[in-house]
Amino acid sequence: MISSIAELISDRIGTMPAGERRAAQTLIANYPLIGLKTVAEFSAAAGVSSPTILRFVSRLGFQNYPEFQSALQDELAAQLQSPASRTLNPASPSGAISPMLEATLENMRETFRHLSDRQLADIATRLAERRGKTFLIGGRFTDPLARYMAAHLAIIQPDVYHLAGQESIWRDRLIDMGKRDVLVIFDIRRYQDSLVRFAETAHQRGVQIVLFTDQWLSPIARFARHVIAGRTAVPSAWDSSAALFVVAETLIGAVTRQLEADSAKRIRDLEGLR
Amino acid sequence: MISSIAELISDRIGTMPAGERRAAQTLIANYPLIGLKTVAEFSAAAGVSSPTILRFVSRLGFQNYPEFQSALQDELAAQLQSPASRTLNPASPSGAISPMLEATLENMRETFRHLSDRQLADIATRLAERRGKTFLIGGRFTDPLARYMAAHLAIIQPDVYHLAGQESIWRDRLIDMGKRDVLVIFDIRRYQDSLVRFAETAHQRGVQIVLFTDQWLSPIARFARHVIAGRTAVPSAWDSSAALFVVAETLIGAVTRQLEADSAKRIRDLEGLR
DNA sequence: CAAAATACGTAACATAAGATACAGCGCTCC
DNA sequence: GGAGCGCTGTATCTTATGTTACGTATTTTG
Repeated sequence: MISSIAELISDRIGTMPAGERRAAQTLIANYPLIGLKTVAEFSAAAGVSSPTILRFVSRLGFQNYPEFQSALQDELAAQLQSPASRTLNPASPSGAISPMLEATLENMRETFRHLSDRQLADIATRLAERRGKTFLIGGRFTDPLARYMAAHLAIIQPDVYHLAGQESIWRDRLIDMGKRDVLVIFDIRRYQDSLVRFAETAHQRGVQIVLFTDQWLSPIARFARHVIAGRTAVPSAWDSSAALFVVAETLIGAVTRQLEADSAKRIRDLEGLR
Repeated sequence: MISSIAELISDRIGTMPAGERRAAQTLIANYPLIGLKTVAEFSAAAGVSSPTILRFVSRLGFQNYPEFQSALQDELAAQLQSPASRTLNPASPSGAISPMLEATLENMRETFRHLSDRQLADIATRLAERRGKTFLIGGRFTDPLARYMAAHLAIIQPDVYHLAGQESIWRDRLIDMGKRDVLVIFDIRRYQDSLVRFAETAHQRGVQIVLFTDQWLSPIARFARHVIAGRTAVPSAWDSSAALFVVAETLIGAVTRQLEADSAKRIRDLEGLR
């Protein structure tokens, strides 16, 4: 069974004429990046002419050069996204640790790899500067994350509201939202229409939206000021929100730190109320 | 110092207009492959027009799109050749974020090290065997975890209830609970008296308790049939529930697998109801 | 050794990709 | 509330990329 283009090549390289073989060798040697460049560059690197490259590609079974490039890109995408290719990583202790945990840990690393300190700091600052109100809402499975975040933020600053209950209830809250306010939305597949509509209206009212979503980006990303794309794929029937959860905790921590002085006093006051 | 295009983007994303920011977010979420595709594909994925993509690229300092693509390819080439460089964003130790992530990951490993597959399997089996009802409840910060778990379990089996609202409300629900039922409680420091009392009464009625708590063990552990102790310490003002969250997800997955046949049908039926 | 077949490169072509000009729109700031 | 600025998309243009046709070179075979 042939699963990668590299295998396909080594399978057929024996039957190729000299020029195409040079093309094949060049591609294998710089796999797969040479194949993503133009035909002219590829041919120059291999020391053959452009048509030879095209004949080579065609011999591999591709209709045209772009199709060949797409295949390479898909392969690369799979490699970059799945931790499978990194199982060589000696840090992962063998044994009966569930693949679920491994995938989750990898999701978190991957999520944070695509997330700069700067970006998180910007969002934290936005949440910490107390110009307006902060609203949080989530989808079917992610609403608990919104609640979790709201539960913490509400302690360190005023005017934090979790939007819960029926759609009509939180839709009506739009009336209270304006330019100075921030709306934090959690939305992963399958994206909920009601949330998208809600986000759109809020956006029109000038509300700044912070979106927690998966790597495929909820349509709400269109309206969002900040987008956090977390990895959700795990070997389970369900998607995992764990990576987003950790990002949320990280943000909570960052906001708390920024509000250090204020929040310390506020927390003391709250304690006093008990 | 800026070493990668991803960093360059997160550095300037703050100064970008909305459309270009969407381009940036899309690229980061699918880094770097979207950038290797054509302008048209990139723009479609980001939901903006081609010129916006080109302006975005130009703002990053590239003369034209091919030059931008070459830079991405060079970066990718370097990454593919030395897997070592694929470690975490090397520029992050400065921020207070990386330690947070590291601690969280370590918490999870540690949590699972003290958790045998057998134990998880037992709990999953208990939750899967449909003899009685399943109730879930949590404390101030952990109730969202209870909700999260309830949201999933309720889909794959009947008689799953999250206990919410005022104490008096869920206290009254005790009347419905008996030997055949399971109560899942989330309780970490500072342990809530109300929850402890609730657990005690439930225990007296013969309810089997599954407790999610921290490494210091909530007093509820006295009454619990199964105890899951997660690590919660992170360099932050707050404790982290992330490890417990991951255990919860793992359990959800395990229960779903055990109910495979039943739940598949049930999920299909639910889809039909939409 | 000769003749045919195959392979390869040059050069012309067509097409699809990136770049640009411009107009409409929304936003911000007086 | 109005004027100005800046951002965005449509439509057009230009470039360069992939493709193909064809002639020459090379190898193979009878």
